[in-house]
Amino acid sequence: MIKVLVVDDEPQIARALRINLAAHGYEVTTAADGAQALRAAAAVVPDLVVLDLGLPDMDGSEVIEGLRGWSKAPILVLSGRAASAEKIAALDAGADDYVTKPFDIGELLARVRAATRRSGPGSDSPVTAIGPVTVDLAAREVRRDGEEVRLTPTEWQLLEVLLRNPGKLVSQRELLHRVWGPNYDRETNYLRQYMAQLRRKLEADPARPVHLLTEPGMGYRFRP
Amino acid sequence: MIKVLVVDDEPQIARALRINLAAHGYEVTTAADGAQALRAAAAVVPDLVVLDLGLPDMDGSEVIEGLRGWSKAPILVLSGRAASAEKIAALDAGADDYVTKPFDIGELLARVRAATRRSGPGSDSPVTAIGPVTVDLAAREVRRDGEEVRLTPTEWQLLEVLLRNPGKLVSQRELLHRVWGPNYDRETNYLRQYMAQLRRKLEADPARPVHLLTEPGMGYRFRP
DNA sequence: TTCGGCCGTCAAGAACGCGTCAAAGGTGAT
DNA sequence: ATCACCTTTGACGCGTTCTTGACGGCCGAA
Repeated sequence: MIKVLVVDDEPQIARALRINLAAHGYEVTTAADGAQALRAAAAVVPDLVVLDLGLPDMDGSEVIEGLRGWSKAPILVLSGRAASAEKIAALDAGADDYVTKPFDIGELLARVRAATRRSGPGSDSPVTAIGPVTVDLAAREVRRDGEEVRLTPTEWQLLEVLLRNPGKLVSQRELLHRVWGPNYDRETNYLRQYMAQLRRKLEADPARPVHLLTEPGMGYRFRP
Repeated sequence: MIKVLVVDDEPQIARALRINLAAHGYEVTTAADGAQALRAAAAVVPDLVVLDLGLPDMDGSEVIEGLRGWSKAPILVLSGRAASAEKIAALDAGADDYVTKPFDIGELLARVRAATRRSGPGSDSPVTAIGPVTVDLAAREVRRDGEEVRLTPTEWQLLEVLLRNPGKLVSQRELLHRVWGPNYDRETNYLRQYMAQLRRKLEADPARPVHLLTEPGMGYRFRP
């Protein structure tokens, strides 16, 4: 979850920002003045800062410089002042964007998206472990004792449905629908065929599966 | 020297921007419409793009998406339209900043500084090694045993998408979308054609690729 | 015990996808 | 206008994958 620090001394604005950001999936922390802001930033290490200039205790540039001393998180400045000199000073102090009040909340969110997009995409892919086998769904990669294992497209789809419902029983009907399409209801022989292939490739002992289990008459289950 | 591409169909504005940017030490290229802009961008590989919306030949979002297909350079949008919807559309299409005309030249320069500041020092050596071949995505340069290898624009785009997802499988659909545009879904023959060309130019044994791999029925993968 | 349903396995032809070659459009440069 | 280069298309052989059918084993029900 992307963490945003909102710094504003006006409670209504801080509250409005918090609600809107939270509604769009951000984790929001708020601070009401510069000192709080710097302390909160050190504590939560935000991915982005929305900073209102005109705080009661510090000058805006001071806050920006305080943050920039150790953080590279984008800083989006809010301000009632529209004068170019103010904007230039804030941007050159280290801010990434400058929005004048009153502002459109949709535009602000778009600017937040633009700012997080740049620094956002860190490459970490979630891997699932199945005994001696690791499955990386994002990279579409399966390794068995370090060796690469190749799966066919149909095998991938079937495995993905099961892995996305860990521990849960998935009915044959649902598996058929999600892999072969809504017109396939009774072709359980397909499932038998491909489950056998998956077990051969993934299970230590394909005849005695430990993770890809059959629930007779119901469906299949992936046990982590 | 930081290279800036200025795209504007109004000669006065383009000229004013060129002069001001050049006076502050930037290397400036200009383009008067969308098609020229994309061609110029492919030729000079700018570090930043200043883009006027409302070009005569293309929609602004198209130009942004055309650039974003292969470039991560910051895009600073200029526009006469102050409506929030316009701003949101441009920012979500991939722009980094949005300034409404008339604008203060000092503020624009500050925003240019802010945009280049983050992408400047942060960009680590983007040289990728593929066996006997080195690829420099930023400089658009490929060397094979020291010899320079020429790639066509389409080959670059395709290679770049793959290299930016090292180890990850990229579906043929995504490749087609990012290289040819969202209307291309089923033209997998394009991929076959260009992957073959890339392998001829980059792989030691094009018939037995080691780094540019095919995942039958799914897509392609770059293995470092 | 016998029977029927369900599952795992095997084996085949059909269908599909990929690499490759060749050639026709397009576009900018000379 | 000609030329060179790049892109777009079409077609073919081949290997892999999918589909389909059949058989035997296991288990619960009659």
